Amino acid sequence: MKPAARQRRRPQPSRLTRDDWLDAAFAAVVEGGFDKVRVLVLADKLKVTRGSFYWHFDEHAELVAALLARWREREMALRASLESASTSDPQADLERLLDAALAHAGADLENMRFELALRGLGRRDLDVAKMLIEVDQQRMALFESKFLRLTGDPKTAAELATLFYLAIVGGNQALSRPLGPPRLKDYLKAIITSYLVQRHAAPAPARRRAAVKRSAGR
Amino acid sequence: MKPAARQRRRPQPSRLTRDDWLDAAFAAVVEGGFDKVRVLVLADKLKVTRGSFYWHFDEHAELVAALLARWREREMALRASLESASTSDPQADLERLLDAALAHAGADLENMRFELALRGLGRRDLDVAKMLIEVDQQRMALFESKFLRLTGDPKTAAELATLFYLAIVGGNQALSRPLGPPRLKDYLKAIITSYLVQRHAAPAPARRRAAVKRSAGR
DNA sequence: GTTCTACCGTACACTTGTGTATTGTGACGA
DNA sequence: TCGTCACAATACACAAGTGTACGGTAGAAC
Repeated sequence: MKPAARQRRRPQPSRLTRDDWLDAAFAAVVEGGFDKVRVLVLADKLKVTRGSFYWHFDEHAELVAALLARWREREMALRASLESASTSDPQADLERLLDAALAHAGADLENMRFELALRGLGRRDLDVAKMLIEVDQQRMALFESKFLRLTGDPKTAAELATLFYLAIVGGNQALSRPLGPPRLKDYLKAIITSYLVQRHAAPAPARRRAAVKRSAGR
Repeated sequence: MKPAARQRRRPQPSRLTRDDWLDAAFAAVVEGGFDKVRVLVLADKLKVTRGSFYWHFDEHAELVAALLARWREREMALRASLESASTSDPQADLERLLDAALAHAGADLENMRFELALRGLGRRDLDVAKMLIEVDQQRMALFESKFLRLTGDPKTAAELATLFYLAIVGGNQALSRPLGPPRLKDYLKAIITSYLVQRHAAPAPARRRAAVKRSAGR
């Protein structure tokens, strides 16, 4: 019934792999949510019949589960790479994080839409909800650590991290274009500087901006 | 085919009205999103057959359209009531607005989940997207006006209004419970006060809190 | 007390979707 | 060249959903 661990003679063109189905499912989620992941429809787009699908997967649910697992792995890898990237300049670090979180074009847009669909699913599926809570907490912890280095005060750091992270989530959500990422990013940066300038007497190093390279992915 | 404007002999119990169907559809959206609004399922819950539905509505799409229209009207009414409620104390006004926006229990929770589902729909339906953009802009304008009275500076007001409104949207979204409304509200208030205290020398009136009555509805 | 009518039930035709069982088939290895 | 194996097509059974046409009924109105 299943491939079983055997010597893989790599799939030639026109033959599909498990990942091809996952990609198709991903695309379906991006444009219509998880309810639009239908085996029949995916098969049409892939120009095959459902016979192919039921070779690679036992059932529809397995496809969704695999899709979630793949997202989770990628998410953890991304987080690891963001965590390890830490320079001596706290504010530059934070801005890098914002840049990564507020990407809004290309493949990042797809990832964003996928995540939104995922949150939608999380409202009906307890396991998905748990996964999202975990991810949210990890991300916020990252923000919090950056803010802690900036402000020194744990309480303020927690407040700002929450505020900013949730604003980003909300910005993606309402990206319907009242104030999506482009302006939101400037707003956030402006608030950080003005907030911090006042809090510590330490004046912000006049307009650091050139050095911020758009870190890849998300 | 349609009721036609005639003398309405009000519906007796056990006979359904158009609004009953809308209520059922609303409930379905709340717990499963718009994709779960199925005539058959609603009929089951209402203990009638689909014959009833096709009396009150021409087709499935009309149900959804009517549901959207009803939400829009209620939303506009709510906004009007919030706009007219303006006291002499700007900070109290703002806190009232936050209270209203961050409600998180009872009927408000249903409204929140409905709105989230609506945003999901807005990603596939252009008309819905437009409606949401409009609503978001109106709400943010409200926030902006409050912040303007507080800070005096239009630029800062725009920044803060955006940040706070999006954080609220994000808070609803991620309410999966990392940091939902209860703590978020305190965070927002704390940030407002600390931010404003620094900006103007004007010290915040020591802990105003009792006077903030939980304004009804959302 | 009959009639009207607003509302509901019933039955049919059609579509889209899942899942299973079985049969093809083309590329590679022996 | 012949079989094997990985993958795909076909065909069937079933479920759930939409619309439509029409028949049934209880209560208000006359």
